[in-house]
Amino acid sequence: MAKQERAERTRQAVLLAAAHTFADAGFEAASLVDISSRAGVSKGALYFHFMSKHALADGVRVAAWRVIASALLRTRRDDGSGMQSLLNFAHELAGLLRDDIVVRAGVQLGHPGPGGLGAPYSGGDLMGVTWRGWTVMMRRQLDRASAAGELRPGLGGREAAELLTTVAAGLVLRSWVDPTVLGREAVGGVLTAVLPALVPSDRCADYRTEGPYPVDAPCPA
Amino acid sequence: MAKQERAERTRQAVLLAAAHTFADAGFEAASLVDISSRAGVSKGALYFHFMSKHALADGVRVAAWRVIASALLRTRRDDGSGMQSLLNFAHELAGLLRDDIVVRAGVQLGHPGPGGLGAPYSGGDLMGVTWRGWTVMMRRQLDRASAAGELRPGLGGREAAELLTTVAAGLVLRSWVDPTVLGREAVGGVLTAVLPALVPSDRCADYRTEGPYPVDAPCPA
Amino acid sequence: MAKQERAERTRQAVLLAAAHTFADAGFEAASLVDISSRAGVSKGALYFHFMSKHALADGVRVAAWRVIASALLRTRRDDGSGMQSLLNFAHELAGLLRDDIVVRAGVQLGHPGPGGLGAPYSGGDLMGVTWRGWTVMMRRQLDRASAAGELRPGLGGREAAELLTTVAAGLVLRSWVDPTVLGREAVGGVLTAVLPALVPSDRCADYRTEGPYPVDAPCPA
Amino acid sequence: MAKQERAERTRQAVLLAAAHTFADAGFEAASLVDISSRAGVSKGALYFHFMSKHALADGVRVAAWRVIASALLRTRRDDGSGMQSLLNFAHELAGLLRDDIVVRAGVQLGHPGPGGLGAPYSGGDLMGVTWRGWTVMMRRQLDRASAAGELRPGLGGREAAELLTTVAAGLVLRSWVDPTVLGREAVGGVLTAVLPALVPSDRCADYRTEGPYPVDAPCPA
DNA sequence: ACACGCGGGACCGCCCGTTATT
DNA sequence: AATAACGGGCGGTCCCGCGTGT
Repeated sequence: MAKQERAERTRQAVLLAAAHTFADAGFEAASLVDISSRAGVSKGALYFHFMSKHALADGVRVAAWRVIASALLRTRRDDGSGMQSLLNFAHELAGLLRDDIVVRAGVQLGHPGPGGLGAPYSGGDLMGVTWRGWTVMMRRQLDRASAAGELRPGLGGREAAELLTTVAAGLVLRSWVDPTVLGREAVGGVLTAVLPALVPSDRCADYRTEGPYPVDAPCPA
Repeated sequence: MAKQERAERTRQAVLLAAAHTFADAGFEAASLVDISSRAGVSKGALYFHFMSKHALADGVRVAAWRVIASALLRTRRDDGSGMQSLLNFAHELAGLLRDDIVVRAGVQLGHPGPGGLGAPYSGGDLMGVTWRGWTVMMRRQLDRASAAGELRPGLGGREAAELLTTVAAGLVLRSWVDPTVLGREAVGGVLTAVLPALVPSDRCADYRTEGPYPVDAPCPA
Repeated sequence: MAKQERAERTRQAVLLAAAHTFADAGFEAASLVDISSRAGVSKGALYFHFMSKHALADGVRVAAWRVIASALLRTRRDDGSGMQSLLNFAHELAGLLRDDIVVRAGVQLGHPGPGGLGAPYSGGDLMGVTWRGWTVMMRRQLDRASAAGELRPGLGGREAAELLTTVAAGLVLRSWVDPTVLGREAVGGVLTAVLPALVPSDRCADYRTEGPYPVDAPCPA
Repeated sequence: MAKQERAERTRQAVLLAAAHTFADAGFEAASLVDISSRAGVSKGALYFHFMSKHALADGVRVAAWRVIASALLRTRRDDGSGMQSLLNFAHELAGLLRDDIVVRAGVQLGHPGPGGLGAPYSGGDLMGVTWRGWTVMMRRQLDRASAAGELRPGLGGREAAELLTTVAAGLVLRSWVDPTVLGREAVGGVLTAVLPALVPSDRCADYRTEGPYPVDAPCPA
């Protein structure tokens, strides 16, 4: 039992170190010796927990999705305005992407081409780290807002979800160059700017876009 | 002279092959033997034209920037509405990103972390392939629109430029997973959706967001 | 007691799995995880029974030798013609090499260079799995035949033993490429061909070279 | 040109070092750094000439076959007795296997299972380093001897070829443990012992089995 | 000037044989 | 006897540049 505790601790350390390295250097450029040395374990330990580099990246993605999903569940339990919940969720996501290295790395690994891997290595629900998954998540909230008549006339739930996903993806991509774009004020600014595209222009003042958190959430890792 | 012509042809072939490989595999995963064999030249020839892999990537970025800059100049010569010019330019950029492999690779290489390199290798004006550069480009047009009173009240040129840059970046990032988001209709849809955030709600109908081109520009490569 | 029974069963399973893997892949290429997984035990269990990979190979060799020795004893109890007993023993050995994976692996491991280890790991009587040992075994029978005047004039026991050992080794080596050379008919053919070199040419008909067994012995593994 | 000379020299050095290492340790246990360091070149040079360890082994096999084939051609030009040519060829082969490390390694690599690879990596005529190939080679000479009525009555060319191949294989396998069995006297002894199985017993004295070479051929490598 | 053959090192990911701890 | 962790070293191959033609 005590052994299994240690094993779990080692696994988490490896996952965290991998997230750091992947986020810094991308999947290809990251080396396993960097990860293992940063985690303070041997390469053999790494191989014990993750049989390959791809499996390790997948582990990071799964961990990221777990964090995102819990935030999503919290938002879903919110019984207020659908649109306001969405704005709050956006801030929460931004905070996660800013402060939680696992989430940042997981999202970065979630797409192919530049530094990511694309398909998950082992079958797992990784919806939360793909843009398609983000669209679905957004859509669910937007449909609630649409049913409540919150959406701007002429804007469907689908179009709104696409727009918000695009904005979110844009912030993520820009954050790789300039991390400040995920700051609370910057995110609030973008939300404020895009809000008139989502709700009727005379209702903009009803929503708070500057984020619900008086202070930034500390990094859990 | 004849020699120099051949050299230039070789250089272009290398550049094109490099763009293909970088776009497909990312900077790190791309190998010089892939590039040189795809270009039909030896590795020695490659090294003659570009002193290192980084210099080669930089060459791709410079070439991409040249293409983007020429499109930008064309837009600037447009003497109509600033906002409409911007919408047209957005479509033109999307077409380039969709069809011109050099532009696609250049943009992909333009940011660090996932598949890119970040800083340019040789000091060169690569503004066009950084998000900061995109913001500046957008800003210039938006200031003209703002002076003409086209912008939605309460929206400054800076905020609008940030929003549009974010949307553009979002489309780029999403296109790495799903290239169709850069299609003319998809881009038009996003522009239509975001337009009410940029101009007064009663003026939306004055602008054409579906793109000015009846046919897509052919890929020059 | 029950524990020791289980331990012995595990040991045998490991030995059998090791023989399979060594015979398939050779000593170097065989991996302990293959062996342990094929035996259905953990790597730790493997190290409980055998201190190292070499010790495991040695265990296979000892087991092989035990099987060969029992066949040899059976032959020695034979009170008929020494030469005929030798021919019968040859067939018995061929059957073992063909059907008993432990014997096959043990012989394969018994020489250095290609896939074997050479010297035994722990000092043990492994005579039966070295060619020198085979020569001694053959010699013992041949001396009996020589004393009975069975041998061809001009052929000493030593030369005959060398020749038979060489033929046996040749069959073993060829069997690694083509297992059919150890079939009963093939072995019989070789024995028939070589017999005139061993006994006077007018006595060849007195011996049976096609093997005494109407049916092949089943593989114990 | 000068460069290509150097390249060929490097290639030969690599091949020779590979033969040494493969012969000493077997294919699996041999490491590329051993080979490259023994050849006095870098791993990069090794990779330039042979793209993989298998290709390197194949190179050794091809080189070995070239040496064997030239010896075979020399034998074939011999217009004397077919059986005597065969005996001479046997001695020549033994000398090659004893003194030419490339031949020794090539034969060792020529069969699967213990230390070899089995199938050739690149398509090439490697007949000479497989037992099947040896049988064919023997057969050709034996048919000539058979046509001349040299063979013992009741012995077909096929059976004789099988027997000789088996004896040859046996000497090879035994030589991995005890190299002296390929010495001229030892080979002569075995040939003397097996000769009555090949030719009529009253003709044995017509053949010379002790080998045609007064002195051993020096190692060409 | 332009191009290439050839060779040099330096990793990397994988995985292996082995050992503590329980 | 099983889990967990350790280093080491494997084969692969990559990026780079010297020397040599053309």
